[in-house]
Amino acid sequence: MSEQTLNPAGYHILLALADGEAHGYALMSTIEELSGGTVRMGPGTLYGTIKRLLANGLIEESDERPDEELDDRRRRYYRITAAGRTAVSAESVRLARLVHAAERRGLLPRGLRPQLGGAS
Amino acid sequence: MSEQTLNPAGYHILLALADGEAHGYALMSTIEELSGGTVRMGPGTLYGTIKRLLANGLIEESDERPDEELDDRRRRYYRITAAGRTAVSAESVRLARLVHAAERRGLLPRGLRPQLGGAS
DNA sequence: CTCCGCTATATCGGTTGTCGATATATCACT
DNA sequence: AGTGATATATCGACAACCGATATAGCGGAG
Repeated sequence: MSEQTLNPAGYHILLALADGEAHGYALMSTIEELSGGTVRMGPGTLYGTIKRLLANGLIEESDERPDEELDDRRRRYYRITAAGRTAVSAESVRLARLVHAAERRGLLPRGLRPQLGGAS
Repeated sequence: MSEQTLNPAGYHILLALADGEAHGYALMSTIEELSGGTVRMGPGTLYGTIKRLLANGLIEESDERPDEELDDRRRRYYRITAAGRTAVSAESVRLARLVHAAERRGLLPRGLRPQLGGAS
């Protein structure tokens, strides 16, 4: 809806990558945890969105490998770019505005301001 | 991405209707204000989504008319249902979780907790 | 009282996004 | 050597979104 390059799927991926590098498959479970289990992203959405994010310069592939022996050469690691950080930040502000509007309308349960649920 | 019946467009509409009844055309500008001007929903998305929300029982058409003389008979007024309130509440919680995750990652500017911008 | 622009609802194709299924390797373990 | 989980990738089907367009009622200007 008049968003340029950041879809819901892309937002989840960037949010997960803002923590640090990760490979694609790991993002699926990370995103599921991020959302408390309510959001599940299948491989079709995942890899298609990764391709788009790469093309738009919001993420980039990383050459660094975790360790010689713990490595899995199938994996492809990705890191968020400066442009990606800008985009996910702007989208976060937009969502925060919506959540605030929801709060004003009494749509959020009480115990949601101090901590969000997950014992992070 | 594993959401059942609430798309971004539907969420915006339900959020706007949580305040009270409104007719379709008014929702376009309300949503634009809600988002600080960043989100613009065209008529195609608006009326298509309204139809879907009606079919899913998340909103319903209202018979009440604002006033005999201030009326515009073209308008169709809608109100949120109990099911709609449940749905928009659940989606708000999900978004709040994401925003919280973004906040922890330092993706939100500082002045975002006290007030959000709109002089409501 | 007629014309005109704005409001208001609605539908139509085209484009994009999302999904599950499937394919193909590689890995760890036995 | 075999098996199941991990990991990446692509495909076609389907849903969502969008701008353009159509139609009609509205209020004010001339």
